[in-house]
Amino acid sequence: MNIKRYNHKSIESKWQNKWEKEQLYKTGEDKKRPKYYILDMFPYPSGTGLHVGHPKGYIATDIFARMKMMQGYNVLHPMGWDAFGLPAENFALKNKTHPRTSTDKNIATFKEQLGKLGFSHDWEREINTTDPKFYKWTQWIFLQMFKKGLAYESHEPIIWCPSCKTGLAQEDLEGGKCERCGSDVERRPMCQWVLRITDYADRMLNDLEKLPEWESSIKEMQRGWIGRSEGAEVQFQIVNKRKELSSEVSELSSKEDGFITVFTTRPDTLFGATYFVMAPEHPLVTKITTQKRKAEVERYIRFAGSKSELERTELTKEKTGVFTGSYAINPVNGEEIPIWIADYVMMGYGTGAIMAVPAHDERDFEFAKKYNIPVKPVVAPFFEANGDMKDKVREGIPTKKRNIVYALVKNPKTNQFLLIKWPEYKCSTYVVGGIDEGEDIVEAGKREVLEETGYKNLKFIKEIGSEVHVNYYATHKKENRYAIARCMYYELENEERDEVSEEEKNKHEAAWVSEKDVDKDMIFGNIIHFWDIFKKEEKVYCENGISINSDFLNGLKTKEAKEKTITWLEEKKLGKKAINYKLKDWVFSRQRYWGEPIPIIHCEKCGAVGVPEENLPVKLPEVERYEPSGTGESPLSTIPKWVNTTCPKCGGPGKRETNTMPQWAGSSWYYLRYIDPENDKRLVDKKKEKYWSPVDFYVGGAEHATRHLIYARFWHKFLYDIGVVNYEEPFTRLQHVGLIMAEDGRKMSKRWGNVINPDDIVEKYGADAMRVYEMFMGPFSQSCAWSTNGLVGARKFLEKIWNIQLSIKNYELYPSSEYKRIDDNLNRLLHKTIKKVGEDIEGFKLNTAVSAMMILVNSMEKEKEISKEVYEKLLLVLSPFAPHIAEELWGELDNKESIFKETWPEYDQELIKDEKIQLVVQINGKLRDTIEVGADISEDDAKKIVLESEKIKKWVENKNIIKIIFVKGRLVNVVVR
RNA sequence: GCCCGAGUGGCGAAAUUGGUAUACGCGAGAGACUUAAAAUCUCUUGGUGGCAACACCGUGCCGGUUCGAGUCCGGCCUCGGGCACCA
Repeated sequence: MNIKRYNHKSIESKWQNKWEKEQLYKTGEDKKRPKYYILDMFPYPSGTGLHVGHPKGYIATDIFARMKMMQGYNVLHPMGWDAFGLPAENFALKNKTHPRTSTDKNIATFKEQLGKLGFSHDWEREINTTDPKFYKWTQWIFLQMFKKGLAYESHEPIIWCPSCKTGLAQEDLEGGKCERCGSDVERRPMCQWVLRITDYADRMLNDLEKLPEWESSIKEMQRGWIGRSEGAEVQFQIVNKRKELSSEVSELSSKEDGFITVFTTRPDTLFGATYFVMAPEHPLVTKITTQKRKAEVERYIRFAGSKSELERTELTKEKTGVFTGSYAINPVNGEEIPIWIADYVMMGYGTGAIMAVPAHDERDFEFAKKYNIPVKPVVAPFFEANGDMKDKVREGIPTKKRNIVYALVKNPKTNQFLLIKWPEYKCSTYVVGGIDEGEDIVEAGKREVLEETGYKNLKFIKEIGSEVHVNYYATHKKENRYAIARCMYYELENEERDEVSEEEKNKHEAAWVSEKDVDKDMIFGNIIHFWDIFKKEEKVYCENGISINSDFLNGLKTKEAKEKTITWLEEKKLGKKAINYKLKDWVFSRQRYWGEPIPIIHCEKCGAVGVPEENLPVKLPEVERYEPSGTGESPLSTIPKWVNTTCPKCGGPGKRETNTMPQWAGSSWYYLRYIDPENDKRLVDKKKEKYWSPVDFYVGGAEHATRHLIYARFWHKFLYDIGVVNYEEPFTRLQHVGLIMAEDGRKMSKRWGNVINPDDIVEKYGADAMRVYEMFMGPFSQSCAWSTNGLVGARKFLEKIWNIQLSIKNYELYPSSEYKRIDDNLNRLLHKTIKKVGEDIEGFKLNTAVSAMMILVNSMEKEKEISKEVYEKLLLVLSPFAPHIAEELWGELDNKESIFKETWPEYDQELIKDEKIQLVVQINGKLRDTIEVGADISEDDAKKIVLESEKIKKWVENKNIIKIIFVKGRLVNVVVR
């Protein structure tokens, strides 16, 4: 047979045209077939076009879609454009063209580039967020939210980017700067539309558990972003201690005004609050500041306000603050604690005011240290022996309470520490003993050191940490103990020493050890705890424990203490259980041109009125200048003809809302529109939605883990609530795509001049080679550097497949059963490959799918003759990866229909089993031999063969065989000694 | 600082989840064909020692569990990603 050379160019364009002409990818509802909706995150059509990294995800979904299609699924695999947003607008400003013009041009470029890669998208369902027929429904969703009170106008100061000249949402920041342009952002008081996403916070959080096919890292990010924390709100009454100044706080004399609420996740530490802090922006700051402190407080507020958002959150920065002159009454004990202003407290979280508990919060501790505010421990670390330890508390025995002292002694001359070694327990501790009734703890420590080790002259230095509670079983006394332990630190003045009693000597011995060995033999958590504090000089204990110094909470574990405090506060009406989120309501107004107009009319009489649905879409008008004014006015406000309208409610004069929606609006629901793209009566037909939804598989960049995917889930749940969609979650399975970096390891960017254009690759090596290579590079979700050398490998693989056409036997002369015999080995490998490729595509392990095909092809290449059957099945599994060459070769074998109308090959269960295996023989776990045996060899036979092997005899000789381990179909391990 | 993820040849990476470590590809070296080169094909390619059979070492580091650990446990180190004064 004479074959042509593999010419990718003619093949690829030929089949692309043919597939389009034959509408191979046209999708419709078909109740008879199971549906599969596979979706890519639609691209933003930028002016620079695609680089080779962009299509990686599309290639993968295309492979998946084609396989599903061949497996008999009705596959929806659409594509569209997320085309609103700042880049198009900035480009328009610079080049004096309408954003529409550049957007359309970019879309055309993208579409052409994607077309060359041979994707199976159904272009009849193409959508474009900037198309009025599309954004009509974006506006419609907004109106429904407005009707339900989920879209509201807010006058709270918002984040403002002075360079982009627009307000931003919290999510639009990256490291405290504008994520688009990197500018420092400001806070600006402005009226804007806000979406009440926090109403959905709990549902979004809880429903993450209903998404087992989402990557856990992305779910984790969403959890972090929602940032739910449970705690309490507590009311502190504001007073002024000094009577003579009381008139200054007279404004607060009425009961309601006299309280400030704080949020805390640790209500159990309320007794440890030693001061109170308010954010500089807190509205009550000016009211509670005394005349005397006024100047200083105002200076501080100006200082804090002048800092950028970034400077303020700089963690390394030292804490600053200023005393207001007023005091707050701690509701649990009536203590008056000073009120400070400090910018480490943020107005945006909780209530903008906190109770500060320096003993149990690192930030409060740092602040208290700087300003000499007392630190009062109210939680004792708690240790309980657990597991199989001997000293585990035993049930049915009374517990004795004891005060004990640990004495940590250092010899400053040698820098060694005095420890007690307990041979019976194989561990060491500090000197330890009980405190007698009424005895001074420092003296008790000295006494114990003398009794146990004989050292007489100690100088007390300081206490290490504070009290620690331990619950254990005292084996020598046969009783349970609850010990309240404190640790005293001494230094040896001299080495003068008394003789130690025989009794003490028998129990344990004293030893001096260097600092690095102190914790070597320590097994008790409480002892190690003190040592950690000693080493780090750390005094803040932020974990759970047992409440102390806390009146009615004393002795309770943190969890119970929290509950009891909340109950107490609720009874006294001084606080309540509360939940807080990091997630903020979504600031939804942008003062820019290229976005969906917000469909609201402002009327003096009726306020904000929604545009009647029949008047949608509110089309984006033509303007002279797209330039944002910078004053917070949108460019749309410069068109009186458009702005001035009538109020739909009262018919009086009305003004249109001139702000537009953020770029994320359209992408929050676009996937629904693919289902029913032409419908002008509804956003989506409910029956069609029921058929296609939810999206079975969604593939896209991890950078959208918290924004797009949170917004989309929020809108979807809202649409579910108002009955537009049938399912509560939009995306069943989610997979993120790893970036393709440039050959130099950096991101591909015009800036570095390292961009590789897919057009060039397609031209030179072909779309099929590029598709195969990008899948072969590495694990799909991992980022990986591009290598043109690697691409050549993929191309060679395709050439091999092309060339082995020559080895196909004249299939008309032989019955296919005959091949089965001849090609038995190949056939087995083929069936294994079919299995592996199918499973790997399903699991999105596309790199190993390619490698499995390579192994098969290498093996086929070695054969002089191969059967048509084997070759055809190879083409079938190859076809999703390299559709053009597979289709071409399929046609060469006289097939009249497209390979994609063929069904996905099944593998033969019998053929994937090995008849013979290489039995691994180990001696003591080390490989010593492999023996070829039948796959189903029995344990006894295997052992017999192994022990007869010459190689093994050598190892077993003169040794005792302890046991022989047999793993069926795998190995025999002989344990000898 | 906190929460994820990862560390395997010269490089991209495999490893049926505890059972032959380095499949597949790239690169490199040697050879064949050729006047020559490219292309193609064949062989070699973790390290050390040895003529060899073979032996020892080897999956970031230290320790543990196990007949057996890249895989599990404990403690570090390094690199990516996310969050970051969130009370």
